[in-house]
Amino acid sequence: MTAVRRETPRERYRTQLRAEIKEHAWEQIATAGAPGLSLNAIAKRMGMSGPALYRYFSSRDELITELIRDAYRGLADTVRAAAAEGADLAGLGRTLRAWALADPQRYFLIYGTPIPGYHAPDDVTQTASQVMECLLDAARSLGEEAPDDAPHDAQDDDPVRAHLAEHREWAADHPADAAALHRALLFWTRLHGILSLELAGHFTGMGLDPAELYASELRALTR
Amino acid sequence: MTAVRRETPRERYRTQLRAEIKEHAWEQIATAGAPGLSLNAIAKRMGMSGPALYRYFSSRDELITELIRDAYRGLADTVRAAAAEGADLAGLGRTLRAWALADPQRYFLIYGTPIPGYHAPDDVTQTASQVMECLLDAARSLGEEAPDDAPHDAQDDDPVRAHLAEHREWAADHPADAAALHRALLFWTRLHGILSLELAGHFTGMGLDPAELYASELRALTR
DNA sequence: TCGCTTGGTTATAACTTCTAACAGAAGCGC
DNA sequence: GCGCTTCTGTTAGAAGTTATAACCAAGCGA
Repeated sequence: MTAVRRETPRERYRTQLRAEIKEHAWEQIATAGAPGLSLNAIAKRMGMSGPALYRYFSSRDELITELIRDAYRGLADTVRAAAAEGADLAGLGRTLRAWALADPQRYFLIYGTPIPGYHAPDDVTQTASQVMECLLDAARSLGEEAPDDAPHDAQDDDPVRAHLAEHREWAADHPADAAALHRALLFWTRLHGILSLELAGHFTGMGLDPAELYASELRALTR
Repeated sequence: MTAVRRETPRERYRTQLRAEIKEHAWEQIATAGAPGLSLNAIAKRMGMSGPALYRYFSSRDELITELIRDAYRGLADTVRAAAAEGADLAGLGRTLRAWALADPQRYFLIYGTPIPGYHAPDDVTQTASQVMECLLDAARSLGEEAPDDAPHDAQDDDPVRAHLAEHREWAADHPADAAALHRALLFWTRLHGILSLELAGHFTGMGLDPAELYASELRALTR
């Protein structure tokens, strides 16, 4: 293996301060959203003057990109952890909701309004595909358990099944059949639909409990 | 009726210029998103100096609020127009998608990442409920046509039905049963799920066609 | 024609991101 | 231990932004 070069004090300090900056950034984002994030404000709160932060992040965009990266990684980690502890697709759904509710703006950093010019770096799309892999695993094992007698939510003869069978680049070489692909995809889009509307407050004032709707969709998806 | 006071030239000019400002604002939003909207830039493009715009919009927030209002109204108008021309729930789904694809940032102005502090004024929530009313109408007439022999996508015995039957404030006094309420709600959340992911570019690179998935969900919803 | 209202202007304050130039401290090689 | 280099912080400043204040001119009504 490569020599375990001891981390120099400077490197330690550097990574520690970067982490501290990100901590403050998350606070700001949680209270004012991503566009309200100000490097100057962070610097002042940390007791140092503006431009000092540029020693640690070359630009505001780089900081935000790093936060997006962390958000993706955090999501992938929690989903993977839940799967490792034996959670099935329903469990992953509950895990996802809990993660989203814990910090809505963090969720929106991933799935919210995109900045027209911005393109996510390769590694985050890679992390995103790791999440999808967990979903595919869960969807596949669910399909095996409930053979075929239970009435599926999505029709087996739906034309989209054929489309998915021929367009499965996103599933890489995952050994899931078209039905599992379909299920994982619907899991993603349907739950995101409810979650994003709930987190954006579109259910407030309607008088219904989004948790009920979410649980209902989850039941339909794991039937 | 109240006397039809002839619009003074000044008023004409004022409303015309407000409209022109909004035109430029929409252009900016389409290319740089809502946070990239700059009053100064608009003013310069219109050949006048910055603070002049403050005669027409008291703040940047007021301009954005007005744009949100217009977006809601536009959506409500197109949905209502489609319904008036006899579109069923499936037709409304296609109309919604076309409207969203025509200007993604306009869609996100309504359904995208919320600004933590911001609260929409009453009239826009009212406009939003008008859209929901169209959906409820369509869901209800669909439920009448296909009585009960067709297998519903969502189970009739789902606990959420009971919840909806008891929490129907959002449906006001609309004469739709719990099944129709459920259907309209799923229409909203499921289609929004696909749409927002598609508009944010989360399907790019996956190799599948979101239109296929959208159509499939729409079939399931109108079955 | 007089005068008020309205629409534009410039100047300015208080922010923002970000660069440049500089000062001091920390660490490394000798 | 000494000196050099690198790194980390500083202040100054450029170019933006929103927004207010003060002022001027033109339009419109009485």
